[in-house]
Amino acid sequence: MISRPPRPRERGIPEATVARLPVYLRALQSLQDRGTLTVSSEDLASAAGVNSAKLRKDLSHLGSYGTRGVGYEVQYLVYQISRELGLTQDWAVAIVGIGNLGRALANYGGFGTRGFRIAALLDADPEMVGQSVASLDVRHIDNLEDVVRSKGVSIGVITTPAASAQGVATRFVEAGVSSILNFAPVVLNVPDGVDVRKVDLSIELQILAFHAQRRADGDGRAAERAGLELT
Amino acid sequence: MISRPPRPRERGIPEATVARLPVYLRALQSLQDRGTLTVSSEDLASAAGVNSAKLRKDLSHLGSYGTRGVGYEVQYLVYQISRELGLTQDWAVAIVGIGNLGRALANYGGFGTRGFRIAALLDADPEMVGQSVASLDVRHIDNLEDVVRSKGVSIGVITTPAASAQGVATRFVEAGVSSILNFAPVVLNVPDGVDVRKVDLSIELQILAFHAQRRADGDGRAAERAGLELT
DNA sequence: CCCACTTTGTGCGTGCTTTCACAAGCACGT
DNA sequence: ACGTGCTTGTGAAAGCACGCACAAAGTGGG
Ligand SMILES: NC(=O)c1ccc[n+]([C@@H]2O[C@H](COP(=O)([O-])OP(=O)(O)OC[C@H]3O[C@@H](n4cnc5c(N)ncnc54)[C@H](O)[C@@H]3O)[C@@H](O)[C@H]2O)c1
Ligand SMILES: NC(=O)c1ccc[n+]([C@@H]2O[C@H](COP(=O)([O-])OP(=O)(O)OC[C@H]3O[C@@H](n4cnc5c(N)ncnc54)[C@H](O)[C@@H]3O)[C@@H](O)[C@H]2O)c1
Repeated sequence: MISRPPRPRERGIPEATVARLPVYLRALQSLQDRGTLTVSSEDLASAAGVNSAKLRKDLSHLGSYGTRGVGYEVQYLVYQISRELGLTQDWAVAIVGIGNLGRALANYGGFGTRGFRIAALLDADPEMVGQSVASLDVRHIDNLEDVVRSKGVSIGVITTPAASAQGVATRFVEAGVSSILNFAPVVLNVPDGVDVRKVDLSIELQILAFHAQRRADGDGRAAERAGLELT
Repeated sequence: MISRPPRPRERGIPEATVARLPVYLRALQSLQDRGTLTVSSEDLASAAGVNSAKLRKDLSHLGSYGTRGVGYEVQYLVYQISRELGLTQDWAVAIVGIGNLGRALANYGGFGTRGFRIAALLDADPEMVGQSVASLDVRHIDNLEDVVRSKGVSIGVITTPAASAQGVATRFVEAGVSSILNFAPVVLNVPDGVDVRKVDLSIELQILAFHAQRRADGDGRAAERAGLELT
């Protein structure tokens, strides 16, 4: 028995690569706006803030889209990355929790440009419901299932207080949404097959503080080396 | 020639560990609020959403703060992690670009709780300057150097449009700020020794879209295996 | 037609991360 | 005083990710 047909090309793009593709895409679109037709890995890498070998290896996972001696055709690469990321289709997004942050996201224009469309805003507060934010009516959270179905929502964004986030996530999942972006500072528990990403400003600040403290320590670390370590 | 002295024990906490410490800290504080006195690595790991061996190895980088057979004393661990992250001191934060997002951040109460204090708000728009947001006067960006000095700002947050972000970053650096949190969708260029972290919602959505598309593909992939691959 | 030059795609070594699995250590009951 | 049971801390192995360095492949000039 043949162990396996040579597996033409297992569709396995490393997670680290996936996370960088959007960065490349943005750099490429900026080049495109400036009318650039082709770009070398060196130049694109520099625009994206990464090592050029890394960039080439990343792109090689999508296929062999460069021309040796020349570089990459900007427009073609934009298309290939967009397709790989799924940006050639339209994604309907629902935001739950229309407070400070939810409103900022709703009013932000930068999403529509890349295949993401804010399709619904939901909140639990009766005061909030019915208000118009960014040309959308805020609906009551009880309509979540209806809204998801009728608008074809496939990505859910959670900007409620931490205490409500798990409940909202569960309702999203039950309604069939399996991609969630969470801004609330809690670990969400979801079934396998559901993809949760979190954005946590507080964590970012704490990481910055750690490094800042280390830099500061370094300056006066002579004392520590001299013997203060014997606590 | 010896390639390198054996490096006794550089105070090296792995970057991946540093990024998780804030998550552990939050889980611990939640336990503390509920009056829990000690916690096992298994339970804490589960609350933080990680593997318990990973959690133990992470904590072991800070020292040996657990008790075999019992677990970790919650309060003591909170203190140790806070100290390691530099949260026992007070960090003054300046936000530049008081638009949708900048305002949301300024109004957010969740920072003060962990040693971060929003010390100044800055904007370039004359309409904005002088307004009061979250009990702070918005100052003109031209005062950045003054404000950094007088308020002792050590962390800069950038929420301006992409086009202005690099300029603001450079001014931050020149004013002596070497920790920057950037929300604008651009790659910032800064000298060595300056720590930049970025938060990019658009990238997060694109990563979600990639995985969502892959899941959808999988469902109907039979066709692909059957021969559609011969592009 | 060939040569010099440029740039891609990738094999390979290195170091970081994760996970397993278990000896060592501590508390507590007897 | 000692054994039992639980949990930590950490070797060791496996898996990823990164970046160097170079052969392969294309361009363009003569
Ligand atoms: N504002 C920020 O800059 C910021 C920064 C970091 C993190 N966060 C996090 O983002 C989340 C939102 O922050 P915010 O400042 O916008 O808070 P907010 O209080 O201004 O808004 C929260 C909104 O969620 C609604 N809500 C509460 N429970 C709900 C439920 N069960 N279903 C639907 N809606 C519900 C509330 O009515 C309110 O409108 C919080 O978890 C916060 O910790 C915010
Ligand atoms: N709002 C969101 O939800 C969201 C989401 C993702 C990314 N972002 C990014 O965050 C940034 C801010 O978004 P926003 O929606 O708040 O934009 P905004 O236009 O509402 O606010 C930008 C503010 O920056 C000020 N500004 C412009 N140039 C400046 C300068 N040189 N110095 C100081 N201030 C200056 C403007 O006066 C304005 O008040 C943008 O880069 C955006 O791409 C925002």
